[in-house]
Amino acid sequence: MEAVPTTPAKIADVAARAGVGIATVSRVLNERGSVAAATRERVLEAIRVLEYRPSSVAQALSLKRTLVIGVVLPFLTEASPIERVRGVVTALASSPYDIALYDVESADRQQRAFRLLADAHRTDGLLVVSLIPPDEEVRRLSAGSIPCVLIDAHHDRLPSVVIDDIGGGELATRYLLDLGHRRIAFIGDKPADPFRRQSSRDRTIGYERALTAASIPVRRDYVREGTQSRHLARNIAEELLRLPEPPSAVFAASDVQALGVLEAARGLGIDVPEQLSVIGFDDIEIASYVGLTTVRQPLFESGRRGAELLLQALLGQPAPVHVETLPLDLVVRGTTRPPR
Amino acid sequence: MEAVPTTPAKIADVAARAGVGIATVSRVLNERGSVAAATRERVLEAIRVLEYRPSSVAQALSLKRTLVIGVVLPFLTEASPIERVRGVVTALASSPYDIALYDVESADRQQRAFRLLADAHRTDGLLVVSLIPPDEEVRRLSAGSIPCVLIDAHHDRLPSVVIDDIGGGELATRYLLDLGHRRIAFIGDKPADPFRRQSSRDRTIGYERALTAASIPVRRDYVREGTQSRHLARNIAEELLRLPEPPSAVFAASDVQALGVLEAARGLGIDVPEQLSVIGFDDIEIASYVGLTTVRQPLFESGRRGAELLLQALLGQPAPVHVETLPLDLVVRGTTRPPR
DNA sequence: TCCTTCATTGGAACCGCTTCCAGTCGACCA
DNA sequence: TGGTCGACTGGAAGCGGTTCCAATGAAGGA
Repeated sequence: MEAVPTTPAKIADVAARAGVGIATVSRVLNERGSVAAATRERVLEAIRVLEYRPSSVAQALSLKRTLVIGVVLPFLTEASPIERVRGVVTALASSPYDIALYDVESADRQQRAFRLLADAHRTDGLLVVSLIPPDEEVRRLSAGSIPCVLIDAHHDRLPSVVIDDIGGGELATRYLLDLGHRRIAFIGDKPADPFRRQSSRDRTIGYERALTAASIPVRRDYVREGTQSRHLARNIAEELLRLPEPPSAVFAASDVQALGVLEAARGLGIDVPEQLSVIGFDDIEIASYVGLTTVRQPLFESGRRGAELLLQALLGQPAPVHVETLPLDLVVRGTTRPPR
Repeated sequence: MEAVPTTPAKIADVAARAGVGIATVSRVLNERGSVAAATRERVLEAIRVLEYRPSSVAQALSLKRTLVIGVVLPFLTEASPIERVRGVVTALASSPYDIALYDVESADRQQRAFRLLADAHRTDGLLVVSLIPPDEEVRRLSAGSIPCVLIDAHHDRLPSVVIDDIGGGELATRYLLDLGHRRIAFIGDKPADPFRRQSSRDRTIGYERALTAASIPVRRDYVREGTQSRHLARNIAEELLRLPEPPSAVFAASDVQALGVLEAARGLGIDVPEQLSVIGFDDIEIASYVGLTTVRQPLFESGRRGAELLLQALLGQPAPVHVETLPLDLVVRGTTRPPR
């Protein structure tokens, strides 16, 4: 029985105990260079006895890499970023990299986060979710040569994994059109900080495009970009449904908002899908539970794929600065049907 | 215009440019010791020009602290751990600490995670969520004197933030009893790895206690500990509802399982709450949407509180090794009522 | 048998920052 | 006016690893 060491063993302790130099211990540790079998054994024994583990901080300083990947994302609150993080976690699970999480709720904190990450060499690579890093920070990143992949965002000089939000907006709207709807309203996010990716905005564009393609004029009073919350979406939906000429279908830029629409309809005694069709976007878990028709985007997959690209870059095969677009699926459930 | 430096500035570069010693730069940086105003200005100017940021890795090595807090948790998949992490993130947002995330899906990976954290000095402190660290790892942690707080778990030698699961089980069951129900079934998790906290098990105990206190025998066929998933819960609920003498109420150990019960009832044409009362546990977001009666536990708060305790310990006021029990609330919504 | 080659090995420099320990020097006190 | 004090300042020693480079010695080739 060895006495419990009061302080954790360092490499010099191991070297001393094994009667070798520290360089040799390091060689054994990293399986680099050649070490005589007998020597190796003695070193391993010393390591075991002393319960030695190399300090990752010291390694990081010496090797100039931290084995940490930073994940910057807004609003851990919401369901979709979480799902993306899950993908990231999964992809990184079998890699040697740890994950450092940076939740930013404001442009201000985003600045701080990027500054931290690009400058302080805390991380070897960066995954940025649904955020558009300022040019200045992109410059810093590439100056520090720390690779960065965007997920659900786009920048000229960075590889990214995205979906086609415009196409998705068209997909949803066209589906409603194909069902025969002509009075189709849209509920989306209100324009947020400029640093946040505006997927909702693009979906609006897709919506308008589909209508235009079908020669249906876009009605101002049918397009409501005012909220992200279910609660507010509900209020907005109520307004829409009380219009002299209410829509027969609503396309919500997110499932969360679509849930608000469903609540509004329920509250007003309007039957879905009999009197009103509702389609969402994202396909979060709740959607399948309530039977919401929606456009499914591969959230988990986006995180996984982004992490993969980053790992590649870290391995020295820098991902080309290109945009990888993930496919969307129309998931038809019970909240849509042809108008009466 | 300065030429863009090919390599990030280090403290020596700043010192050289300002014409001072590195010690002085460090003093300015950390506002420690005394530096003449004029000197300080020159240093700050050099820092600005060179866009210098101290390397946190080097600082960590020198100071023996990393400013990183590790969060170990199982199954990022589930809603409740996420909500807890949100609380942690919030509490740590205004602190200088970063968050490193360790998702463990198996006892094996848990071992690895703890080993990593306790030995490699990657983190200054640890938050463990819904996991029971093995004694061996607890020993390592205290040997390395890195503070650790458990959230939703318990260990003799570590401070922790928990809820009273037994009490919660009683609360839910007693509520159903008070409504007049006598045939009350229970659906819970199947026993998992020993390293995972078994909150479901305790809720079962509470359930049994409440029944016993009301002099109602616990029926074997009414207690089903078999799943965590909604899907399986649905199957189990269907079996229950098809019994010759079906329960008039079901207490599910989690909201997710309660949703499965609701689906089962819907599928069998059994009206909730008219013919069947259902109560869940947790109060996840979806619960309010579907109007599920449930026992609310402060998930977000648990994370926040755990992080606070850890910060205190990090500040040198080690939290006493005690258990902090957070309050539970009965949230009555639309899925419960007296039996016919 | 002498020289070259190569497997092994240890020493020391370096990664970038903090801080102890002296050393300088002008100001103030007796 | 000499001495003491204290504000400033710089050098150098770590922190705990990795790795270049030189040294050692035995084996293989001529």
